[in-house]
Amino acid sequence: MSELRVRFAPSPTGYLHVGGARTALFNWLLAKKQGGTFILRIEDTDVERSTKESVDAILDGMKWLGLEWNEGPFFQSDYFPLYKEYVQKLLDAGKAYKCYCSAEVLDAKRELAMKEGRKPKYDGTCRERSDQPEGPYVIRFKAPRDGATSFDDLIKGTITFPNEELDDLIIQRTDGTPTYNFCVVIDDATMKITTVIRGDDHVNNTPRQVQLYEALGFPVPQFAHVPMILGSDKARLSKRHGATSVIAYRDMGYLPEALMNYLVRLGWSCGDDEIFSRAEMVQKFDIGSIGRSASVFDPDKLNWLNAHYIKSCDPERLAHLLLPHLSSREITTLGGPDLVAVVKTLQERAQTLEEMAERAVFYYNAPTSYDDAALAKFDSSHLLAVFAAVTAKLAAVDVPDVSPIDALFKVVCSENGWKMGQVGQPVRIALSGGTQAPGIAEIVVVLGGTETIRRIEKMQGYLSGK
RNA sequence: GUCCCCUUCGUCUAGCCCGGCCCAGGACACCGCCCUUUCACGGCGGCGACACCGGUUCAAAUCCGGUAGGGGACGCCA
Repeated sequence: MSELRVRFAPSPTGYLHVGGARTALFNWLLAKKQGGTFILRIEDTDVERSTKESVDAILDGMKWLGLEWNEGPFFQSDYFPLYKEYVQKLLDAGKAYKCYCSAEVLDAKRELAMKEGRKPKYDGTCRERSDQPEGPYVIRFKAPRDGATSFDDLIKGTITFPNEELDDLIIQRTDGTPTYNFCVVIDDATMKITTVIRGDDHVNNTPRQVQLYEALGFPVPQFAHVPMILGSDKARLSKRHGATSVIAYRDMGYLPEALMNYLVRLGWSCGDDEIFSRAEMVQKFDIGSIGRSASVFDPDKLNWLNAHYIKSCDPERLAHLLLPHLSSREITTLGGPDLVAVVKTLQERAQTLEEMAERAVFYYNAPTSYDDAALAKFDSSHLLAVFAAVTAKLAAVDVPDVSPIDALFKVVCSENGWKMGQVGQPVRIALSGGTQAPGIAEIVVVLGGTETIRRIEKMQGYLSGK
């Protein structure tokens, strides 16, 4: 184990979204690569908005992706006494003070500042006051007013903020609970986090946190701020761009390794490589190769990766993963063709498990209607002749394998002077109802001789009834 | 508005630190051709970008300055 300690610290106010998942992934990758420790911490200091459901949803998402953590989950709500202790330390050291300004007054001042084009920040009304009036108060950190605070970001380089831009932030609310910026510092310090990898939207918080580390006498960790993920319109990714929840991608039929691969390549690269197994991404990951700019989430590329992983997936596992997508269509595989065999015929032609399930339906439910437009390309005497010839041949053989069936169709063609298209397509429609399906011999083998003949006969009946 | 960050094909990106190998490479998407009993897969090819303006230099995507555009933050949310 190396000294490296990283953490993923989501707030449980919703599910695990792709942005969070990518941040978690980068943390996990670095820990794995360096043999460090990956800690999961739930930031639930906002008791109002935090829910148990969200905690579970986040944990589910991480488990599905295989982002296993070494320590935690820790809940900030369990550490309120600890935070209090440090607030008191700051108070005792004269590095924090009580502020009696009401939220209303503060809001009004903020609004006014905005309107006048000034940066809205606390004006320091209570900073030097010595009286101790009755009434509610918050506790503010007494931030340095001159100079500048800077840090070396592993991704963005040195970032410097003039201290006059930073105001005295509230570290404890009126109700006595600590605030986020304070808790993170205490937690990251006490958990001995060495590298903080988090979203870009936190860079503005970082200088305040650095000041807090220094005031508390803690070593300042390294920071790495990863750029945001945007929607196709370049606005921050949100629900209106489509699914953002990791679990939603599972439900839409994406493989976890596909999402992982997509996410790792979003904002990070290793030469021209596109496909990364877990082991490869761990081995090749390098925090310095994370790009500095935001990236747009591209569902098309995710689809491509998913198709790739479906193609190379073990059919047994795929069949297992496909089950829920089948049952949501009220399809039972009992008494029908072997699902693994079905999956093998569909692997090359599906981008998601949902799509695969849709394409698998006909194997279990014989078509109840046919693609008449496709049928209309042949006249019915031809169709009837084809079906008669095919069933005659089929009835006489076993259907053990694809190649004899292919041969059988070739014989039917040559004996009657037909082209493959004139035979295959009608049979395909009879068996699947439509024109988009696996190879005809594959279908016949999976369905079996008896069922194949039954379906062709059904089609013959349909034709003569017209 | 103020501060911080960012800017290579439609998208993800390589190259940038250590200028010439880059009239910029790969991938997704798109288009075409081939394969083919359908749909796909696959193969081959095409389209397509250094935000802009100045400067430094024999030479700039790469260095410097400015401009524009985009994003983020500005909460007793995290």
